Amino acid sequence: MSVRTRNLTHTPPAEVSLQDALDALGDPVRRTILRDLAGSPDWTRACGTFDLPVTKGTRSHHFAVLRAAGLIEQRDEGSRRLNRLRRPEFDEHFPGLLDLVLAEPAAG
Amino acid sequence: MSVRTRNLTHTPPAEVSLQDALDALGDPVRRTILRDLAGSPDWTRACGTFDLPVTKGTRSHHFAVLRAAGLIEQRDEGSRRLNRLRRPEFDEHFPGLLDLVLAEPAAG
DNA sequence: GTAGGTGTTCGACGTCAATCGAACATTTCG
DNA sequence: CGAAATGTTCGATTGACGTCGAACACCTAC
Repeated sequence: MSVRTRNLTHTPPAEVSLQDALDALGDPVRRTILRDLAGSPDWTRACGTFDLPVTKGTRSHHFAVLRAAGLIEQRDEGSRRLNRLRRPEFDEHFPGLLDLVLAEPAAG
Repeated sequence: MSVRTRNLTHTPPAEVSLQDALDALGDPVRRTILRDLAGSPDWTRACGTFDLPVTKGTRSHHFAVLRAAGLIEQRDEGSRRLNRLRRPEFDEHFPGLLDLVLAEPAAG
């Protein structure tokens, strides 16, 4: 039974360490996803709609890391997987951290 | 002429990217140094006075990374090299980030 | 049913950073 | 002077992570 079938995708992590958060935010591709996501309404962006310099497989990996760090939430809609930035939830655990990422100039 | 002789150690970096900051804070040994340093008055802690699970060479490397990220400043005092946490300077560039690290439970 | 679009998983590869140990430089102290 | 203490630097090793490509699963059309 696949992860997708079991629908585990939707379960947010119970606890996220600062180490996990910093690791997740340490990759520029992942920060690009977060900034892009912050500029769109919730549940309007599928994984494939992000302009990223990596292939499908790598892209999927990055979304998994963001999920595990509690930074995003995903929901299946037909054949696509829609995303939502878990901003208030993450801010509660690590106030100010996500703000720094979102304030970072794109492509930088 | 060695770096030490030229005294380049004291020069803080001109500009630090978020990438550099996250990289520097991404290592648990370096966060231990920062927390320990925050608990001591400025210029009272030599590099060797920190309880770290690494050898001399690695320790020196970590201090160099923290220096390059603008997180600490160093000054020679005899044969020892004293440290100071550049808290206000770093907070100005990345407000809230260092606070999260210093609030992190030790050894975690 | 067949085809196309979307996303995941897996193995393999390359690269980068942390680590160690040894050699070296500098200062201090006997 | 010689010896100990403090840090740095360098080469080599190792492990982790980002990446790709192919295979697979699922949904939605036609």
